[in-house]
Amino acid sequence: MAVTLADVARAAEVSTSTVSRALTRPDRVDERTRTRVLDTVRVLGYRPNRAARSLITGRTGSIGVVVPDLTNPFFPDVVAGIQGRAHERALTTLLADSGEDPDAERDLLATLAPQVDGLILCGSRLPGAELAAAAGRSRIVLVNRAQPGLAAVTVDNGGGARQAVEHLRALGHRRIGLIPGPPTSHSARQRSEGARRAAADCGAELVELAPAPPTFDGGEDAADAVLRTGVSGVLTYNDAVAIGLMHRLRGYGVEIPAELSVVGFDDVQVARMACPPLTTLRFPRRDAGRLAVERLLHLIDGEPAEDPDPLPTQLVVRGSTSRHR
Amino acid sequence: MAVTLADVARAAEVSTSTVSRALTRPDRVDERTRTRVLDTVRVLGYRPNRAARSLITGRTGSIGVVVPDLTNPFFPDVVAGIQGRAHERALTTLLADSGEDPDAERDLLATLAPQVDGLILCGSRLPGAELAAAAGRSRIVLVNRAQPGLAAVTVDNGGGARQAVEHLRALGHRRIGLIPGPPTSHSARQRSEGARRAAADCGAELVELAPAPPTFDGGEDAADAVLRTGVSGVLTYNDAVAIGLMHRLRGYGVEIPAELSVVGFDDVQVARMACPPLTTLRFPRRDAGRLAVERLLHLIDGEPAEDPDPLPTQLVVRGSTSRHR
DNA sequence: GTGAAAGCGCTAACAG
DNA sequence: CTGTTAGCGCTTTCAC
Repeated sequence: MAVTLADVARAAEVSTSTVSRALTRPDRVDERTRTRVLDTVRVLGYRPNRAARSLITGRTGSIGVVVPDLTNPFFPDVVAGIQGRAHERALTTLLADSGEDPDAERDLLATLAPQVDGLILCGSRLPGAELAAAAGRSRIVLVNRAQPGLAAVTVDNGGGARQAVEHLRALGHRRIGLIPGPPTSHSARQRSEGARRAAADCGAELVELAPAPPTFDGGEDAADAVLRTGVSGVLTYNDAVAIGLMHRLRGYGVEIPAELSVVGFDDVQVARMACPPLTTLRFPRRDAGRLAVERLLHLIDGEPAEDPDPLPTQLVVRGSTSRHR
Repeated sequence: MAVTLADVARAAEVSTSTVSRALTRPDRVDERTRTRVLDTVRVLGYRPNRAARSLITGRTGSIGVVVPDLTNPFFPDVVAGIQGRAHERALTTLLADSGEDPDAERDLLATLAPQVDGLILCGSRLPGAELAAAAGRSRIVLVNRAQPGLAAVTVDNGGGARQAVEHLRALGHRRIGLIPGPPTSHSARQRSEGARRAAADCGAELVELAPAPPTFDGGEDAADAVLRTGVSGVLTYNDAVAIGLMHRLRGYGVEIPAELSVVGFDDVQVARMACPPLTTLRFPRRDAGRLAVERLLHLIDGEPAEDPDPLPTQLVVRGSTSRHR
């Protein structure tokens, strides 16, 4: 029923191979035949059958993307970057959500891998060894997660945490609380580590609290602990935690930033909608997505391509931080 | 390099057709040969080549999903529902974001359609005629958008708006403002219409403002207009608008809900994080997604399937509404 | 119940 | 520069 290559060939009075070439290797075809073929293609409304093409080339023309949680406003931006670039490169994206569950992620990886030319794994929760193994079977690019030997687009998490601590220190805060993220998260560990080093360097005392789930609820539940430590400034793993924390604290009647300064991480959309608007760290999420596609294309073409520098983070100062006292 | 059907056939000492049958029509194969084949499949780690299968069956085993804006926290939940159900049905999802741009949506539709067995269009911005035409070429299910003759999963938007108005009226508000959504949006029109009817029915005066972009910024920009009308309660097209509005108003020193009650729509995650927490309307977004997949599968199997009832909306009362005066 | 044979629509050598 | 010839890996008649 659909128009096939053979139909075009017949109509243009050439062989199927010529039509195929005119479409995939225009330079290998005489200009006059080429235009004739291309015209018939247009007239007949021919659309190549991707399955047939894949079958022979081994390429699918799509890439797979796995994110831990689409509901986390962090990821849609990365995805937007990925899809934008992929679209420009005439690639389709298969997007899947692992729900932050390593088992689900493994499963998705297995089902996606054979259907795509390569995979972009955002904030993967899989153990390094498993990632390395998977990378042997398919082309993989990591986002916001590093693994020796694997291609990755990373963020300067440590540097961001440093900026946060220095900012608080500059405002006069000496004792600074830290609500770390999930210990399984690579970026969480980097952020904590960066904060630790920065505190040591600038003469602040870092009070590390228990790790919290990286969510609004996680932040709410951490409020009591923060209060107990008596710190005057606190840095959280991400914005969701910061906002949950502020929310609960406001309920307690704690004035922010007068009594406590709060710094988030990621600058998700809601950061500026919070009350008070949240001081946080921003990095170019869309660019991260675009870059990841670029890296993946390199991998697919078998080019070497060294890992680029981590993407820079930038402090965005809003109303949730102020001078101590 | 990969294990093929022929490899399995050789190892199990049967023909390729038997292997194929054992996999796709287990009942048409003798039990003993079947287990033997299935065992070899497992041992060899055989995975059917989807391209080859598609080429012959005409099915791709995937469905396409188009949303207007992944960044809008409304959609990830719907998508989660879709992906969950699709996964259970062994379908892969191709997810794309149209950026609320009808041209982009048209484009996506064209590229996605040939690669999938069917499409789920969430809150499509395309004109009805175009949708109808597209539905002629591919199987399509609409979500939160209705179009005569097309399969759809809808939400009781009108009923939701009615609940909002009645809630405000019950609290003593007589003059109620309405910030409508984009006129191109089907759900926006339904919500406005529902509010109008409810106001007429319960003796409230509905003051309709100019439509706002369905975003935080749109809400902020509508603040002046709301103030000018002097209404004591206001209903917005969605939560983002409500939160933007409250944000700006707080900046003006307006007390919410003491001076103005605000009701949103959708109950996105940030609704409860807003200050004050937002009274809003909730409906089962995940279920909407799951249902959409179900409907699509019916379509694909050529079953008739009548349209189900709109999904019910439910008022969630929080701190942004209170008694008038 | 099982196998042989014939393609699905396309690309990629290989000759000419 | 173009056509001929083989398949890619799988499903599906059609005989047996």
